[in-house]
Amino acid sequence: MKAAPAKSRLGSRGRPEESRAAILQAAIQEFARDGVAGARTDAIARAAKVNKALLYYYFKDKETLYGAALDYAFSQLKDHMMQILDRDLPPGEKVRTYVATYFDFLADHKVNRDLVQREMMRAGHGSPHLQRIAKNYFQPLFLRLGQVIHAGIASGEFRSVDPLHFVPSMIALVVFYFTSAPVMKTVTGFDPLSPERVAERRAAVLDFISAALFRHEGERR
Amino acid sequence: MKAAPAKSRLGSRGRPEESRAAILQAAIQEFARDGVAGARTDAIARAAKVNKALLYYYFKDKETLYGAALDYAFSQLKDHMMQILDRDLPPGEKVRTYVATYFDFLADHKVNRDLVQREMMRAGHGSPHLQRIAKNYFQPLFLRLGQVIHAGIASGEFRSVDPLHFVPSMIALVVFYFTSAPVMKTVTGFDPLSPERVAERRAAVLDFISAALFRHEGERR
DNA sequence: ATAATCTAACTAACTGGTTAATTAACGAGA
DNA sequence: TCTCGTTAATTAACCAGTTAGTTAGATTAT
Repeated sequence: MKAAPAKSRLGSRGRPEESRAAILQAAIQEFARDGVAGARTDAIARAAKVNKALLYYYFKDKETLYGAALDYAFSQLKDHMMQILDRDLPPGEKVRTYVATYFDFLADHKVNRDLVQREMMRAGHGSPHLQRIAKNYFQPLFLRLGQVIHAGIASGEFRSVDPLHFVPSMIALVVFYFTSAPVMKTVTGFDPLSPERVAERRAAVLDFISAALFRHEGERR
Repeated sequence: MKAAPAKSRLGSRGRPEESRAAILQAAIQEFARDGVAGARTDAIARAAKVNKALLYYYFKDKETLYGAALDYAFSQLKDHMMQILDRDLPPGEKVRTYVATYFDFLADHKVNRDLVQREMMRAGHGSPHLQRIAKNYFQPLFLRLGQVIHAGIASGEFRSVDPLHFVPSMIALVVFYFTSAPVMKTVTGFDPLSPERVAERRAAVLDFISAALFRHEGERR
């Protein structure tokens, strides 16, 4: 049953899984806050309450640790969203549920969204993780979403939008609100991240997307 | 008449304005590519073909130089967009022109959009430039855009959207496409930044926004 | 005893920033 | 117009603090 030896990870073999996990979580936090270039390995070690050399015991180098942080964040996001896509729902409901769920996920996972956003920026200037991330996490979601939209168009429920543009547009509406929140707070004086504003935004996004996606009465094609 | 002494900035007083400008432009490039944390002052000096000490002659420190880079990029953007807002156009045309112009500007100014995006991320974790940037550049644009939208609603041309959400949504649709381009290229296999795709996206964004903004026949309110 | 886990102390390279000296444009006086 | 001191512009060399990564040894479960 391997009873947990209380606390004190001191000494050795005091639960390696836990040490590795602590490092990974600390890394996620630091990388999300400061980026790969800005994050400090010393700070990660300190936050994980572990000697810095242990980072290099579990991970080859900073870049590899960053890659592991990305995998954690992206697979968490993918798993969460795939659940929605697996549901048996009509296209319109599925898209709306997807957007709502994605919105809620980002609202609740600041670290995740920061990390993802940071990596998207880095991808533009050559990230060694781009290929892996895109293929493993984004592509599956993107393909499935594309199918849903095509189904909606075929059934006449949707306008004949191009998924290649519509999908990024949906994501943009959700993601960008959080990205721009600090600036918007200064500009407007209101806190865009307060529960009320977030709820409002959720509704606005769904409204915006619905207006752009669903066919209106008397519309051609 | 001060005839330009050909080249050779060597020696001294070989046109200070030019040195300063060279440093600033180099800084903009480097900061856009690598962020504040990732950019190297040595690299900036090298790119500007200037001794590193000269950076500190014209700018207090790295952070100040970064601030100057931000001011350059943001004011360039603001000036460009204000021209549109100053035109005498009906609300619908003005919004569409604004979005199209913004889109074209970002398509043509990769460095600018990278710098802006990076600063938005940084704002979330306390940037010393946030206040200034928000007040000087974003707020004026935001207020003017809000007025245009209110006018469109009042005239019955627009649905009664909330500018506080609609404006960020518009910006999101334009900005995010470029942010996600590298990832989308890997996911889809197509290059989202090819002239044809960019033109397509421009049309898609205008379509998306129009569909969400303009009132449709037989709509309540 | 052995091998996995973990740490204190160290290092080599890098990085932002400084210093002291050098160069040349400018202007005042001879 | 020539000369020379003053001052802005510019640089080579340097420095102290930081940073990713290493090493050699300690700890402990089995």
